[in-house]
Amino acid sequence: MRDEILAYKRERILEEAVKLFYERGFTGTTLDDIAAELGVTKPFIYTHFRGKVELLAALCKPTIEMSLAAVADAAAGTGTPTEKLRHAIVGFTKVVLQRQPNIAIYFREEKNLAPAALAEINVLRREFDHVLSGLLRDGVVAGAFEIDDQSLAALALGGMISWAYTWYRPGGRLDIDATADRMANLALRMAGVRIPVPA
Amino acid sequence: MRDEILAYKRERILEEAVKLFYERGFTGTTLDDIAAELGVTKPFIYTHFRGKVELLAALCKPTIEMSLAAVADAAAGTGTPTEKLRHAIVGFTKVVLQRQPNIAIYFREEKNLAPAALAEINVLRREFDHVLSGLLRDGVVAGAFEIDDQSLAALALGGMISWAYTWYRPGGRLDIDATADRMANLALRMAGVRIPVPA
DNA sequence: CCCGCAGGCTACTCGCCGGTAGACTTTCAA
DNA sequence: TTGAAAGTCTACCGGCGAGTAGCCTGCGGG
Repeated sequence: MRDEILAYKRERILEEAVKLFYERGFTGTTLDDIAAELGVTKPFIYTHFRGKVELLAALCKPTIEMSLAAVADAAAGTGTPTEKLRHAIVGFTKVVLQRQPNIAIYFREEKNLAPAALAEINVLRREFDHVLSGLLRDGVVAGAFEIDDQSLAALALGGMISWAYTWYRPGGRLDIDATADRMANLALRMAGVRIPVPA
Repeated sequence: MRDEILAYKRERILEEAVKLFYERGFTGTTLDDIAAELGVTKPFIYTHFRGKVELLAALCKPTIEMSLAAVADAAAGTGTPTEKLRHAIVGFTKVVLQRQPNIAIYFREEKNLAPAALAEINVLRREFDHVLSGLLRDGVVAGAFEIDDQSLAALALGGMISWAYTWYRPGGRLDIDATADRMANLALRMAGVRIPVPA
């Protein structure tokens, strides 16, 4: 009970911080702004976080972990390389779109992270690229894909999806599931798998 | 002569600003830092730029203009849709890689631009997406491409290339021309054009 | 009923940095 | 040789915002 309330307060702070950092940028947002939005005052935030940069790290890291988990789960699962790649892209796209503000903040404000936090996240990102290009390589070896440079293709795929943080808006033309599905089609085609255009 | 020297000084300020903004971020860089790097003092910068945000706009806008020009030139040129798309992607990729720090700064520091400058750049970006998806649509109409959602494909292509600002490093495995060429192959494949894998 | 304490607030400090006023120096023209 | 103007520097201001010290209040236990 005690802990749940504590966790809830923490969550609320993070929520509001995400909203404001996303809209105004990290340096464009003051702790007083966040506190005001919550109806409290600045020292309240300090009872839950060491400071502004820790807040930033707490917003970014779990989201990057979710991105890695999405592709790692797909790669570790069963199925043909084509199925695995589709799962990986669909899962990753969903993370990006569901946590779009967090992703946007991370890419924009990376430079403001504490060196230690940045290093931890960089490990996750390298692992992400590694898993994704490994997945492509397996598909090539199995004869399912046709890619001459799997590393570059992994970066291209990662970029094509990550980029969605710049243009996706909830309530837009396509919802999250539809976007993820179409992104997966584009990805499979880029990997050299023939996908018939839906009638 | 007078003007050339003036333009040169301006250029040098911009050069150093790009370097520092890229490494430390916009708010993480002071005008004193830039001046020190140039071996001058802060007021010197004010004889060439109105202030820090104008410096930022001067770094970003021409680069976005170059990106638009690359795809617009390709679209306006002659050739089959496939050739046009290849030219567009090769040209755009080269701009991104040659002006990588500027692109990185723009995407990271967009929020720090003056509203007027941001609006001008947004016009260019909309035009960019419009030209690119038009190019894809023409290819579909001509039967050269096979894409069911040209708008989404244009965003995916734009992202896949733009993203290179996050991973490209001069002197890495692939040089600019090689990267641009391979990106174009991936793009054409995504557009549904069959490209044989080089032997 | 009173005590103690936890959780939050009021009210500060302090360093940083964008921007500026005005002095100084160098150059060139008359 | 001198006057003026262009170009740059020294020295400052003022605001802003992260972080903190210490007070206040309401609630649960004795």
